[in-house]
Amino acid sequence: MNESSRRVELMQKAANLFRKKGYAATSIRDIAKAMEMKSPSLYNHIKSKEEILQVLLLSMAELYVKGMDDVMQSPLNPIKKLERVIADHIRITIEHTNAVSLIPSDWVHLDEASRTKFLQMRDRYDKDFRSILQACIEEDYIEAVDVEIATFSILSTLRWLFSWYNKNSEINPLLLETELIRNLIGGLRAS
Amino acid sequence: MNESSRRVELMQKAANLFRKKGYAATSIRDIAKAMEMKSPSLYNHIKSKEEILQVLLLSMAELYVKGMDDVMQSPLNPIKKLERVIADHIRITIEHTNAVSLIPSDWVHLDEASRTKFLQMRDRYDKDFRSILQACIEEDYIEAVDVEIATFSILSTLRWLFSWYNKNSEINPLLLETELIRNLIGGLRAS
DNA sequence: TTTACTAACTAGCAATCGTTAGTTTTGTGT
DNA sequence: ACACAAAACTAACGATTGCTAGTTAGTAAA
Repeated sequence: MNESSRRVELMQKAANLFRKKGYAATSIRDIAKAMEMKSPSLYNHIKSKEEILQVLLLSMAELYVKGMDDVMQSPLNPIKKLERVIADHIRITIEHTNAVSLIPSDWVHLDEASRTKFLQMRDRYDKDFRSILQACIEEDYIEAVDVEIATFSILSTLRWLFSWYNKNSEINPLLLETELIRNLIGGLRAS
Repeated sequence: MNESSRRVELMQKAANLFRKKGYAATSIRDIAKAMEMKSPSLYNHIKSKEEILQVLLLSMAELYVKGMDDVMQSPLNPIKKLERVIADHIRITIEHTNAVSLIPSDWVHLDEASRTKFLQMRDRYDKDFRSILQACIEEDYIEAVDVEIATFSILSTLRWLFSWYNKNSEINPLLLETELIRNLIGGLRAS
């Protein structure tokens, strides 16, 4: 795999621009300007504009799936698994905010093959998440809620995190983690 | 305000395309094809491509803010206000799924003036939401959580709803509402 | 019947798009 | 000092972009 430092820099700069303007509205010339070079020079490092998006989105998807695999294979009880998945999500978002921000919308711009690959990983992640939640219910850790709706609800919060993180980036990641786990699992209502 | 039926149809068709491909990647010619006309004819109904996005986004923002204003002026206790805001959010998402789906990402393509207007309404909505949550805490309806994080958490779920709704559109909106209110406010953990 | 208006059309422009071809510069190991 | 490869450059192509100009058919009021 070609991962020269200049190429990595290009990917990061592109991710930053894609985040601010969207993939389609960001031109090759915009990226070149950020790299302080002329646009044709980019093609010494990449093979197409879409390849940038592929690398960014698929590497993030692999990161999530990899983390989920580790959790699934661990001997933790389901509620601990849930907490670890949430913690992983927060960590990845903080470490790769720009690339993560592309996940919700810009996968539509992938070509057929990459889009399929991406969506398969996403589906697999969702499926694993539901199964953890299901196990939590069966072992009486949480109430017998609708698993579909609860999964959607939690994953929405986690997937939206990027949009909120930079505005409040002075926040302590650990506080964010404990507070989110409490809200998402424990709820808000006073007991 | 010019709201001829053909113009309304154009707005709906455009919203549908913007949702599927994103605003920047949808061309005027794409919209014309969906309307079964040639692209210059569109300009008998609109003044620019961006005007379409303005109308879609600002009308949605006004809908949300209007609903929030009604709730804020009502004599309900804060927990009931919270429930009504959630219910309103779900209803608007179901009734205007395509336009709502543009809110998270495509506001960046508005020009300076519209973007400011849009973001002001969004900020105002968020501020009202936080104040309701704050009142819930002060009147001991919910635990003393971090209001910022809890607001973000709930609004994320509500704002992501559109992406999930069409996949599961056979679901009973009322079930969705009660289940979401329970998850978001009450939490999942068994008591 | 004339007049005015709406909403469609054809033709095409200037700008920008992603990308390629061919060339020169730069840096590195011998 | 020299050879070679990596990485930059200039020039430009064909396609597509949002949009304008000018025209025409249909409709309704005067």
